[in-house]
Amino acid sequence: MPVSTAITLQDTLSGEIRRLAPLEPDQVRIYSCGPTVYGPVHVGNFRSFLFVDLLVRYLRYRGLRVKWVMNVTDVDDKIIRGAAAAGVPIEELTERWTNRFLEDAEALGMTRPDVLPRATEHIPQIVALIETLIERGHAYRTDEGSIFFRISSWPAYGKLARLDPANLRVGERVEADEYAKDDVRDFALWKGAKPGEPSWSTSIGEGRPGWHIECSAMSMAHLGPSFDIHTGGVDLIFPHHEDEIAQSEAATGQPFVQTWLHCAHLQMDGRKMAKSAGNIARVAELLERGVSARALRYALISVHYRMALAFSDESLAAAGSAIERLDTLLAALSAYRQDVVDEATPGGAIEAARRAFEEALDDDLNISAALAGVFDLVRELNRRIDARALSTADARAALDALLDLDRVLGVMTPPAPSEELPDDVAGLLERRAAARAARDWEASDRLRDELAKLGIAVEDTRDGQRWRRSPEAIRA
RNA sequence: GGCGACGUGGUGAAGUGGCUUAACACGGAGGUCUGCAAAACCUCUAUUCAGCGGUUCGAAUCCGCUCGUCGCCUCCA
Repeated sequence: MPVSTAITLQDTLSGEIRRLAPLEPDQVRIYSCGPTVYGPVHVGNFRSFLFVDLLVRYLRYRGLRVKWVMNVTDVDDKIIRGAAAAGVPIEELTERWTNRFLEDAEALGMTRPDVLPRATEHIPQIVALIETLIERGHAYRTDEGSIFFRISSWPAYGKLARLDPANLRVGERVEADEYAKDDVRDFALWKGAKPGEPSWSTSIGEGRPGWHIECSAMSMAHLGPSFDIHTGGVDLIFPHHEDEIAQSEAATGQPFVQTWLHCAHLQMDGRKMAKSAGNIARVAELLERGVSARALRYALISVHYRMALAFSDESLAAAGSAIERLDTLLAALSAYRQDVVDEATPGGAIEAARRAFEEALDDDLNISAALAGVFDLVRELNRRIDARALSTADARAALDALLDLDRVLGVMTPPAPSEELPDDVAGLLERRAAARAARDWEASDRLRDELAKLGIAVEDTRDGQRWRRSPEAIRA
């Protein structure tokens, strides 16, 4: 029997908000539609990946085991065109952009998925799935060797997207004569080989997989015919996920996915961020401009996943300031020394924050409310630091608690131990402390400027001088 | 044309029937502390939740209509 967790999520298919009850106890299986590696992934794409990252981190924080699979689409029309245009082999193009994707993901603190399957490495599974669909009468072959899924054979088609198949506005931009189909709404499972295109010689003929089939084949290969959560951007609801459900359930006769999670679009200048619209921002370019990766991450995760999120220079700057507030507190807690008896009260504040944080995230990943809980604690701790109403041990416990919550958020910077400082910085800090002891303000200020140039911000407090790495510039 | 989501302060945004004359963050104004600076803290910054009607003892929260914005129906995270 599935064991129900405290975590609730809204399923796109049913529209219901339900408790997560993993099919296998203590093992949540998640599949996410990942990038098509024909070019750089933009930050809108990353929003949909980071919302899953947040989910995965939270499930693990809650003690659940998670298997997270994210596909990499490495064969499709755009890749073929892109490679041809660049005059390079397809593998070279996809390798380059897969690596770039992984670098960007790492910079953003995205948890590495447990499996990153590639379509080209799953041709046998794709072929087997298509064979089953043909056997069961859900797919048919055309004269030029392509194979299509017959939508009329699947009555539930359209349920996820809440679309009536009869009302689909088909054919507007479909190259109707590219592949002959019985019904224009039928979608390709397998595309017959064409000159100049990559193809595989298989039992179902010479050709390459269609787009939707790879996700069915790879999710089932790595997670089984039924699994817990499938994610993507709202733009994938139709046709991609609709088609996945049809072909998967038609082939296995089993329910494909327990819970569908879809992330709303990132908006820039009031419209969906999309390459075709030309309003995109890329991770590497933002970082080159001096945007902090953590600020970018914060900006992308700090709004509920089902709400459209406005992305702008202002949102990045606000995110940067919020993160600086967190880092400043961590540094202050780390430097804090006060010889008083441990108080029970900070423990209460910490526990209250943790409760608020968990209750919020349990509620369909209400990240805004969870962050409010964190910042309530931040204010309380700052108050106590000002009032010297913490013991050294209390400060240590508060620091640990914040870093523990950050296992989910991934936006804080743990204060670096002094021994990790380069010698020149450590020397400057020592000289400045000495100058201050001697009340030599001129030397003290000069040393502060020098440290600033090395990226170290120094502040003077009752605990002596306190340093932290300078906040990365939000804009160059 | 069909389907859906959303509309809360200067900005982002939580709250979906009474605890809220509305959390939290960013920004702004004033103050405290400080050699200076920075940080932090304190006070202020929406009698109001797109508009209009209705239901209710009571609504930002439920219902209806209107207006507006965005998305999907086509490659797309």
